[in-house]
Amino acid sequence: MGIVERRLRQKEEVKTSILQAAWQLVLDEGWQALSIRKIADAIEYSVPVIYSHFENKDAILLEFTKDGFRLLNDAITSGRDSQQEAGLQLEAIAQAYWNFAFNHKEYYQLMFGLGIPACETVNQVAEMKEFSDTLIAVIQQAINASNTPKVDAFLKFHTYWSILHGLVSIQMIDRKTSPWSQLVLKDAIAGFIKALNG
Amino acid sequence: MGIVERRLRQKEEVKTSILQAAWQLVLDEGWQALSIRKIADAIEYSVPVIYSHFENKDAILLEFTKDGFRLLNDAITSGRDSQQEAGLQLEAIAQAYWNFAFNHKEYYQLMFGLGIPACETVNQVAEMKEFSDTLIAVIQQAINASNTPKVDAFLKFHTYWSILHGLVSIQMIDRKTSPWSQLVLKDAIAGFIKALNG
DNA sequence: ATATAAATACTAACACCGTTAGGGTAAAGG
DNA sequence: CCTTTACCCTAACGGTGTTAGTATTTATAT
Repeated sequence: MGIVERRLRQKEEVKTSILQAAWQLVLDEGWQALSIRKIADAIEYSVPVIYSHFENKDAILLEFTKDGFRLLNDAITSGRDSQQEAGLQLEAIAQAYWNFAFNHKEYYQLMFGLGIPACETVNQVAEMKEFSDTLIAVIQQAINASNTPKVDAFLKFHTYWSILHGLVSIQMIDRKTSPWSQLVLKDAIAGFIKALNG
Repeated sequence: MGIVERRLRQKEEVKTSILQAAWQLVLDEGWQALSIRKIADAIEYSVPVIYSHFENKDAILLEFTKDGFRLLNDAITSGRDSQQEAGLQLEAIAQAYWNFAFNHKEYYQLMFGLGIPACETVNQVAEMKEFSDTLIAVIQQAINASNTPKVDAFLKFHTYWSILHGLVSIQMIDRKTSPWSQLVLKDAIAGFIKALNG
């Protein structure tokens, strides 16, 4: 009897419909305007149904945060694979990171807004760890390729990521994507690579 | 007759008591937990009184944002004046910026959180413009002192600030101030100055 | 001194929000 | 056919920002 299977399947359908409706609302009105009641309205169920699929609102946002990291991870690995030399890879990744942030502002703001909901530290999100691991590996290669005193890849990762995140978030605060942005990006990354090569 | 003067003075007293009570609440419970009703409770007035002094809640937060920029401006000018050479000034300013961010987290999060409330762009806040002007001037000096092809100070300001802001905000997302922070700060600023000097 | 005008502060409401307790209904199992 | 279980809904609690309308106090003018 596939009754319980059907029920599980239907339950799963409702869960994905919650996520779909919620994300549509985020796209339409921004994630600050997302509310449980609006989601319930959209899926034509009552409010408590949502709480039988997610512990609370933060749990829903956490799903989107993970989705965001998966997209970002895809973007930076694509950027990496578009180049052979480690230095060029770092440039391509920087560009991919920047493009992701501005093509998916909602994701980026959720991921790096005011701390990830329901998590003590960002590193508790597996998708986040994958992100840093990927970058550290590329930076390690770049360090190995350089003929300078070896430095710590983790330190340099933090520097690299800080530059990228700073650029993006300041640009987002300003609300307008000025023509400066691209220049600043290239300038900052060039400086980083120059420092990496001694 | 000093009656209207007394009234104006009393009105001003209420206004400052609103701001004081609000800021105490921010310090105690974080600025996300700030509410008009709590302020009204603290100053022992009814809710609508607050709306006769501020157009809305965002207007109150905007006051704190300005206060924050004033403090930050003081901090970085102090940092600048503690050194003679422009490169050393940039290092001191970076340290001052970092100290400000972590000694006044509430201010920093308000200033650079999710965009300044009730403002189209940050640059509309005069205190913010003073901040960038100060930094641009120091960077211009550093460029003039260097014996390399001249670059645009505004571009370099954005790079410098992005690095600082990225460092600080990633560290804040992580919630824990790791021992890495100081190293990353010094590393990133050293890289910036190196790039500035060619 | 008293009536009028104005400034002030209040209560109460509106329209939301996240979250949950409790009851009714429909579906499954015996 | 009845019982039990799983599901879902209504309604509420306690909170939010904001405002309309009213009462009260204060100052002015008669």
